Amino acid sequence: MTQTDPGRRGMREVARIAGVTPATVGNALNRPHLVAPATRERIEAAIAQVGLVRNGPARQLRGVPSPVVGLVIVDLGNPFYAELGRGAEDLLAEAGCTLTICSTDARPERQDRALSVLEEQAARGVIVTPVNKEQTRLLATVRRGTPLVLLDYVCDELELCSASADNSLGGRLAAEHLLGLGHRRLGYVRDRGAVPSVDERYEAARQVMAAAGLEPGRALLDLRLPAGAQAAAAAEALVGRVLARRTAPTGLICQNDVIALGVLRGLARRGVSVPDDMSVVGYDDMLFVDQVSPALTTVRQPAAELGRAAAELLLSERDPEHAHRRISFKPQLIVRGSTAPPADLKR
Amino acid sequence: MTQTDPGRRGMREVARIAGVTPATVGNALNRPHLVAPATRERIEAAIAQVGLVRNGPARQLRGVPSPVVGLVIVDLGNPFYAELGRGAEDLLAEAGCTLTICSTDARPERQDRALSVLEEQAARGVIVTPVNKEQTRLLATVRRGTPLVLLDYVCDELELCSASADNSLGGRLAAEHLLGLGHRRLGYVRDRGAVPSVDERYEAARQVMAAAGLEPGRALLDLRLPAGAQAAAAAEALVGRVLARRTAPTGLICQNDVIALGVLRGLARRGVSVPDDMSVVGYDDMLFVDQVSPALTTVRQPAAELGRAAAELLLSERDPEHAHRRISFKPQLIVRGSTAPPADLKR
DNA sequence: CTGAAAGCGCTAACAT
DNA sequence: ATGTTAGCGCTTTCAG
Repeated sequence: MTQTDPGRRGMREVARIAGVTPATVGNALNRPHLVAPATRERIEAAIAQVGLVRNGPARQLRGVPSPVVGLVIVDLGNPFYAELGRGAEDLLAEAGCTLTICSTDARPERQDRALSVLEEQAARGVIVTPVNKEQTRLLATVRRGTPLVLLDYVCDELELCSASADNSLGGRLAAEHLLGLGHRRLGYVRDRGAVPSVDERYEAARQVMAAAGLEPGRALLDLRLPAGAQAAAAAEALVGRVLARRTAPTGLICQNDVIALGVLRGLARRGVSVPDDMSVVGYDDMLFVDQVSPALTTVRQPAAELGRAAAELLLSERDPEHAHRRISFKPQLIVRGSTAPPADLKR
Repeated sequence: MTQTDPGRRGMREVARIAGVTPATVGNALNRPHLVAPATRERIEAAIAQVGLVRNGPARQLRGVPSPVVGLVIVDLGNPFYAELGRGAEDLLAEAGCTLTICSTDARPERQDRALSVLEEQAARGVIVTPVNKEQTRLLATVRRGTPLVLLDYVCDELELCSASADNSLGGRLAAEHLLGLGHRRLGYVRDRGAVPSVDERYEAARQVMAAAGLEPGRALLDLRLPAGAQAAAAAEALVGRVLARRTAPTGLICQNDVIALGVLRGLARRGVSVPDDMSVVGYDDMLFVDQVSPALTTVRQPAAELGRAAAELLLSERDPEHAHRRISFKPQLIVRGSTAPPADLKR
């Protein structure tokens, strides 16, 4: 590999070496059939010699679609999202695309910022877990021509592709499980924010309690984590306040496994035995939650599949005869050791 | 917000509405002091009305640096890397940059592909955990003008910035710990690949054994996971083969926590009690490994800090008086329940 | 089959 | 203080 002057490694330079014009190099690259075999060989040699790196921005300016796909999620640090991202990345890589990941921490400003940067980059599209039900910002992005796939949020009014696991069902599964075990006083532990998917789970759980003839306000405490804190640590701390109540719940349903593990830790630290004195249900079934002690009962969502599905939908948006689709997975209750009938029933 | 014709939302359109030329809009945006307050106001109004989205590719073509920073790692699905990515993302977001993540699975082709795409995107720089000690590809990237920060790999010959936690020390800590407990026959469980950081840990462990007067080839089995498999599942399966040996090791040191948890699972499935019949040491101290049963003894690396440090180094490359720096963290042995003296010593 | 030429949207001299 | 102008590197008609 010849050492070449850094700075002159474009098609122009290749053309000079091959003794043709840049236009012909462009043809050799983009429509090889238009170029005579002999010329093509010379050009290919020159390309190898120079170590040609095509200038993406210039190409995009000419209308070639950008390879970047945005993934706007709540928190890359949450293993569930990481695995989801990995699934998306795998599928995108096959299409020569790359994943730009933006964590919002459920903050609208951060979501807006991420969408703006992605739009300015002329991203090929974005996959978004919206921070709330506010649609104008998302629609603005779509209107301006950036394809958008919803992740974990389905909205009938929104004419968009979406990939999700049924959150209402998931919330119901968790609540019915504890209700079936005999629990009558539960708590729902979640972040301060209003991510739609979590709201749906909570609402579904509420409805389960109501349908069982319980007063949801009392039978399902809405336990909110302080804003802007590390979720797991905040959950661990929250446990203290929950236990201090005159009538503490006997079961806690958590927004996700990260929070559930924080809750488990908080309970362990305070000597509360799980599941004997408190049942805990997570959400996601992220990696290794079956190996903690006690093993976490949780609602499984297929992380990698969700990512792949979303990526596939996004890519299909380029298809001329694209019609918006909604891919929905069924979450699944995985019963493990962190749930059991409440103590008073066992006496 | 006025609905505007999609497709005409550039500076040209803003200029038309504000009654100026595109150049003035450019000035208002990039050098506001050059524009009369009144004009500026009109322009700002027009910008808001149109919902201006600047064309990134066009700007980059003119020399404005791209906001995209590449992070080339082994596997986004590994919570350690996910947390590291989150750290990098946080720091980059403050500088208006975005993170494009590429998983290599320790495969050279995938690393090369990722670097090529990132270079073509004219990325502002890349942070790379190299898949092996081969330097030519990395150097080619640097030579062509893309700043590169090494992650988790320090190489004296490479004149580059790097952020890492001392892998030799980490490997030593793990081996000395088990040696100190009385183990004399160990196994090192790692992927088939040759990621430099892991090699360093392994070599350091080997040296510890040798320094203790043991024959490294026998005292530290090199246990390789089959290529291309899910690490945790492969590790789980590997356990069977390890136990089948006529003289099985009494302790296993693992390349990372994901593998260690797979090993723990494999041991549990086969009724081998940890730490009584087998000690297990992980690496990374990823989220929640203190809550598995038994709690995992591991070598802690500060994931988020590593990511932040690497991102900071990358950003500093733009600085005209930039000098390459090497940031090194000290890994730390965290002793928990998965290690103990070997059974024969306890009798 | 190859070349000449236009222009994507923007920035930054330079001119007015 | 604003406008005019010349490209950045590439793709793509359209001529030859």
